[in-house]
Amino acid sequence: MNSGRRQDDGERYRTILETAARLICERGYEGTSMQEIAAACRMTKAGLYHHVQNKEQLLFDIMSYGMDAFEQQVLDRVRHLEDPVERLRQCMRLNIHLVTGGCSKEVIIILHEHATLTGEARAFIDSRKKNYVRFLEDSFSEAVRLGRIRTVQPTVAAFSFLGMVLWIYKWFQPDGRLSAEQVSNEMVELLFAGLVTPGVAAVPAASAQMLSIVPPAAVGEKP
Amino acid sequence: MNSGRRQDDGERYRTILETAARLICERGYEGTSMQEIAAACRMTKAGLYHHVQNKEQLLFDIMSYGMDAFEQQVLDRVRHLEDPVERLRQCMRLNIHLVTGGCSKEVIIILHEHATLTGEARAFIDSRKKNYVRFLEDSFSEAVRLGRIRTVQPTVAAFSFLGMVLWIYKWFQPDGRLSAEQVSNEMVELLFAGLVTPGVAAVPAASAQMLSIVPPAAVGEKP
DNA sequence: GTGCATTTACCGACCGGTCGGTAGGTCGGC
DNA sequence: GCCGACCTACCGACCGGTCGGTAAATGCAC
Repeated sequence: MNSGRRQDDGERYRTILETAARLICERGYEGTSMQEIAAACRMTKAGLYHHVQNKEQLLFDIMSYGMDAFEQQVLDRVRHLEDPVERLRQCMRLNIHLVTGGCSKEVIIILHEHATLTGEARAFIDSRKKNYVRFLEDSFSEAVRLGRIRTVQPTVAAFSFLGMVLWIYKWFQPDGRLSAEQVSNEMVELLFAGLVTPGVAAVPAASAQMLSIVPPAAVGEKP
Repeated sequence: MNSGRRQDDGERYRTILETAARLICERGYEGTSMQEIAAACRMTKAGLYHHVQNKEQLLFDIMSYGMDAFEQQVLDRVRHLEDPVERLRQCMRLNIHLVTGGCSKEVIIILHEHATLTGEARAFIDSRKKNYVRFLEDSFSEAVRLGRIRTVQPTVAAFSFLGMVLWIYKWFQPDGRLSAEQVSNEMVELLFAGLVTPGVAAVPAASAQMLSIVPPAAVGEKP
């Protein structure tokens, strides 16, 4: 077979990002040297610098890579859901899955090294994070407006959601007493079981078009 | 002039810990050099090493100092509360107050540098943390047993509690749109309003001793 | 209270080692 | 013969930590 390594281009770079992410996730950004990263890639430091501009750019690329993974594995899969509560529930489930499945060290680096980048790079990543926060806030607001949940302050609700979910990386052990599924189910219930208004039943999937009868403002014109 | 201070003993060391904590909180443990810490204490590095054994011991002492502050400002003030729900509510309130009030950088270092220490020092701090987790688990368990809240998995409940509260250091701004009070009130409601069993009223403060008379099962095996 | 040994709190200079980063060269595939 | 991938060799700066030394404060015998 061809096995073509020739123009691996991005392919090679991606394995470097993943290798570096593994190390940085274990030892922290400042605690990991370019020497060590190079060695883990079975290269010398100078060899690594052929692919990488500098250390900070490497961190930025790791975070961007993690952000891509997050958006495609979580955000993009729940954005379309009509019912805001179901949207939030699914979102929590997927986000917990992302954080507990060990395959995404890049995401954990985004969470832990939240103040390591500076300048434009920091601002760029922060704006992508902010985008997620706004998505959650809007979903909570919409759920309140539709009477699906009782009144809550959307910002606090969003950050509570995030705290529960993103703190997991600090304590969860994949081979521990609790499975990821258990955590996921319990946590979703914990936040939403006491939040949903008993009077209004969950909107079945089929009733999506019913929502379009409600005045447009309620559906959610997002800026 | 005398310029006082002679035998401050522990006093001097404590100001060093606080100064070091401020810097490490801003730049991270690995990102802060002993040189910088010494300069912030208006000393040379050699002078600093007269007070400090080594860098890791310094971090350990900062964390221990933070743990003392936490236990005395949070744990010790709620341990005695009879009603487990009121205990958890108060605990959340005090813990949020500790994390939002900027006076305790040491606590934030404990949160952020959760994997920096190694060996015995790491194990020692971890056991003090674990103690808090167990306290929360036990309180949730007791609340369920008494029928004060609906059934939840105590470990997940405890870590959700912690996630909500401890994630705050990543996003809260003291001079931002939301006040610490608002966050506190909203967050307590968010977790407990949907958790408490409507059938069983909150135990008034005076009836604490009543609980020890009534057989546990009778207080609240919910319908 | 004075004289003196000791202790405390710090300093300048320096240690071996590692940091992020680079200049220039080698080598194999097209 | 050229280009990309990777190397050896090296840079100045800085790392955590230690050395011998010292000025001032303290404890104590008299």
